[in-house]
Amino acid sequence: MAVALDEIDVRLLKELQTDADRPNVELARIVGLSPAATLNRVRRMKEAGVIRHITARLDSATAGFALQVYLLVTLARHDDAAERRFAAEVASLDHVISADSVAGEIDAILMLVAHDVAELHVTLSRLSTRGGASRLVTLLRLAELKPSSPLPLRATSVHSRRSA
Amino acid sequence: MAVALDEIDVRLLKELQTDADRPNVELARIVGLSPAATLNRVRRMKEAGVIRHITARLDSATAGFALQVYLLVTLARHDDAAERRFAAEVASLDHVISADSVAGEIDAILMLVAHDVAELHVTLSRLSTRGGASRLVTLLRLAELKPSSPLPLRATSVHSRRSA
DNA sequence: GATGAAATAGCATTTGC
DNA sequence: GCAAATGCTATTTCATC
Repeated sequence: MAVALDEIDVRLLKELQTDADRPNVELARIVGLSPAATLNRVRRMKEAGVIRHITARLDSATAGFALQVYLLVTLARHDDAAERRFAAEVASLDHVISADSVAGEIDAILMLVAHDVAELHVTLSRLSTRGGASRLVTLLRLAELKPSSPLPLRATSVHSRRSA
Repeated sequence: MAVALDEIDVRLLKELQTDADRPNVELARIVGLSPAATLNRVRRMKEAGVIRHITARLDSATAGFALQVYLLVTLARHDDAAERRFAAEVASLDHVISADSVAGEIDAILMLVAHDVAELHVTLSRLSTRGGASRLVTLLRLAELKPSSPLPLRATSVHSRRSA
C-alpha cells in the first residue's frame, strides 16, 4: 500500500503540502529539476494516490461558522447494519465536515461546523435519533494549537540497503 | 470577523474546496464569469482570509504511515505557563500534524501519524513528560467514514433585506 | 526509466473600457 | 465585470544519459 519515495519526491510533497498555489516552474527550481521532470513526478504521485487531491483550505470562522466542534461518538449497537446506518447519516449531514471511525474509548470522531447553537442542535439530534449514537461528547474548538502540518515524510532508502 | 459572500463566491469556494487543481478558465466557465473577474474574486477571498491556503492533501497510509491516531489530552495544570509549554511541545513534534485546544471533557485534541508503534510511543512520552499532559486517550483511526468535505456555505443575503 | 531542451498550445494577468 | 492583448506557463515531443 505504501509507495517508494526518493529525496526529491519528499521535498516536492513537503512543498505541495505547505503551498500548492504556485507555478510548476517554481517547484522545479526548488528541487533542482527541469519543469518537465517535476511535472512528471507530481503526476505520478497523483496517480499513485500519495497525493489525494489539491484543495483550498478555508478559515471556518471567517467563512461565517462561529462554532466548530469535535464530536466523540459512541454507537448504541455495533452490528454492520447499525454502522452502515450511522455512516449514511453522517454522509447526509452537511454540517459534518469529516468523520473517522476509531478504536479506543469511543467509536467515531466527527468534526462539525455551525453558524449558531440551534444549527448545531439539529445535527446533534439527527446523529442521536437516525444515526443511532448512544453517547455524544461535544468538544468546542477554542483555538488552533498547531495548524494542519505537512506529514513528517522520509525518503524510502533503497540505496542504503547496499551497506546493510 | 465573518466576510460577506454572494452566490458566486460560494460556488467558487465549493469548487475550490473540492478540487483546486484546475485552471482558472475552467472555474470561470463553471460560475459563468470572465477569467479576469474569476481571478479577482479568488484573489480577494485569499486576501480576506476566507481562503487560508491551497495545499496538497496526501494519503497518510500510502505515504507510509501505518498508524494514524487521535489523541485526547488532559493537562495536569491550566495556568498560562503550562499551556504555553504544551503548545511549544506540540509545535516541536513532527508527528503531531494538527492540534486544537477545546472546551469540554478534555483540554486538547491532536492528530498524529507514525510509521510504527515505537515511533508513536516516543511522541506520546514527550507529550506526557515535557508537554505536561496528565491523561492521554489514544484513538486509533480505523477508517474514513466521511472524507474532508466542503463547508456548507451560505451566501450572505444582502439583497433579501429589501423585502424584509 | 527518467531527465533535459525545445516547441506548441494554453493560461494567467494586465489594461482599457 | 468584460474583452483584448501580452508575457509566461503547462504540457508534449524527442533525443539523451
